[in-house]
Amino acid sequence: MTETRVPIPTLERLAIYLRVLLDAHEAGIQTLSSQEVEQHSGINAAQFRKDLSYFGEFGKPGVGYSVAGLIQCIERILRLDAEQPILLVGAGNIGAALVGYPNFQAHRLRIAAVFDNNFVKIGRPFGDLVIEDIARIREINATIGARLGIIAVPASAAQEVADLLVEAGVTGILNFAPTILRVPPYVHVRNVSFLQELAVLSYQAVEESLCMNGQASRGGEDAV
Amino acid sequence: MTETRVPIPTLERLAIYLRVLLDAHEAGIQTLSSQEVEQHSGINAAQFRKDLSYFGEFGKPGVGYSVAGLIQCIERILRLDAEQPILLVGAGNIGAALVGYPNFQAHRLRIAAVFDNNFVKIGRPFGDLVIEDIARIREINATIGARLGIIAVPASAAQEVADLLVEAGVTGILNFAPTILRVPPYVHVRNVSFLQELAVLSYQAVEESLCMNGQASRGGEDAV
DNA sequence: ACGATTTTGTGAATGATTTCACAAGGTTCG
DNA sequence: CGAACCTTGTGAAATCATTCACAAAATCGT
Ligand SMILES: NC(=O)c1ccc[n+]([C@@H]2O[C@H](COP(=O)([O-])OP(=O)(O)OC[C@H]3O[C@@H](n4cnc5c(N)ncnc54)[C@H](O)[C@@H]3O)[C@@H](O)[C@H]2O)c1
Ligand SMILES: NC(=O)c1ccc[n+]([C@@H]2O[C@H](COP(=O)([O-])OP(=O)(O)OC[C@H]3O[C@@H](n4cnc5c(N)ncnc54)[C@H](O)[C@@H]3O)[C@@H](O)[C@H]2O)c1
Repeated sequence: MTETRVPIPTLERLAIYLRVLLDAHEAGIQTLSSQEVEQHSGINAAQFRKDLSYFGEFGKPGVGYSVAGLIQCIERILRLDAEQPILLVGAGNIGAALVGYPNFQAHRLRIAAVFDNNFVKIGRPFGDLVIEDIARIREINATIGARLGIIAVPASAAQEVADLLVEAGVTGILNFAPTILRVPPYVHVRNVSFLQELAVLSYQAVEESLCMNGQASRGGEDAV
Repeated sequence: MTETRVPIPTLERLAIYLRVLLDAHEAGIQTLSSQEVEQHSGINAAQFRKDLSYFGEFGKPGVGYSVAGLIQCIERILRLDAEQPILLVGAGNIGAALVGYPNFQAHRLRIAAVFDNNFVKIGRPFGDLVIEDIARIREINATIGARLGIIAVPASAAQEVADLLVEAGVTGILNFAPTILRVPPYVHVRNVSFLQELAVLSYQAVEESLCMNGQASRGGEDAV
């Protein structure tokens, strides 16, 4: 295991392995080989081994991986070994689904506070929490110390909220709004876009070419 | 433009370009260069041009791309030029957020029916729709003819629902449940996993190595 | 009409990720 | 103990994706 930067696809798969391992643990399985992980995850066994090799050596030749041991190691890698508080901004539809989602807990992710700017909503209960005024986000996170934030506000407010999150000390943002956020280089953003996913599926589900070749730039209006 | 299979990253970016173009159209802009698209999307101008080159030639040298024209072309490519009906299974939290989401319409994606297996929910209104019995999905889709489906049920029911969707004629599935679905090779699946996204951010937001090297497979239990 | 300027479309070069393939380590059992 | 058998960890090869760089096409000003 040499000193390289970890590829993002590797990080994404780590979370998948963790789920497979937790399922196996639940089922009382104590050991898994990379081959068996492939069966359950659909991810190539060599890929699994190489992914882990970025972080160390976790298996025993001839045996495989200790399920409990590897769970702990991946949790440590992903910083899910201690509770990870999260700031949620936007107490709307998406926000409601998130605060009520029990699986976060299993990964030690906890929505620690919810913010909105709608005076009708501020102060109301929301899941186990009470909706806070977005204006107090910095002050409140001084206590919580969250490094992760979720943006679940309309696109028009997303950049403004991102700025506030960064100011409050957040360095990782999960963004549900359909916008490109501008953030300092040390802040990481991941976008969730159902529309994008559906658009890709829409193409794949038909898989046939129509808009091929030809006339270009004609389409109701003209360039120039 | 030679006859190659289109890379999935290209399809994903197509949806991003479409959003940028729709915003520009809204703002009354008639023409955009690849350079300007880069500004608005964060995606390299050459990448944009190459992505389009998989489907044909859409720009004019020295000018750029007709916003309206390119919108139409990308919509055709993604099969968003005619209304695309979608079957939603699971009238829970996620389902509720989805049926109430107005942006689908702008992309001609329409949730055409909602299904659940909970007798208390079946028959109730849900957004503009009425919740249908999952048992009737095949029958109902014989009328609708949807090729896209969304799975928003608990993980334990996801595979069963996927089988029903495929049987009903769906060939593209957006899966919110944290499970690997087994489907026939002609069916495409895209998984949405907030937990996975947050896990990646959790790592990136700290970016420091702890679980390095060493002892492997020790962790509360032993392999073997 | 034409040279200066802009911008496309695309091979070729670079870079990143995945897969292969195998030596080395560990286990099982006669 | 040792031979047969697994399974890991990892360089090297193959595949896939991005970026460069430039000829060709379109426009504009004079
Ligand atoms: N609902 C969906 O299915 C869905 C799907 C894809 C993407 N999205 C995106 O997710 C985001 C949230 O969607 P939603 O359906 O939950 O929206 P919503 O309208 O239900 O909720 C948005 C919330 O954000 C709050 N808000 C607005 N401006 C704010 C600000 N400056 N500071 C703090 N709070 C503010 C509003 O008061 C509201 O409570 C949107 O950007 C939407 O485009 C939603
Ligand atoms: N809520 C979140 O924030 C969130 C986040 C990430 C992932 N998810 C995943 O999305 C999925 C849905 O989450 P949710 O919060 O909406 O759950 P939910 O419990 O609110 O809703 C699930 C719905 O599915 C229905 N259902 C169960 N079995 C069914 C079957 N066999 N056929 C048809 N309907 C059936 C239930 O009656 C219920 O109405 C789950 O797999 C969950 O793990 C949710």
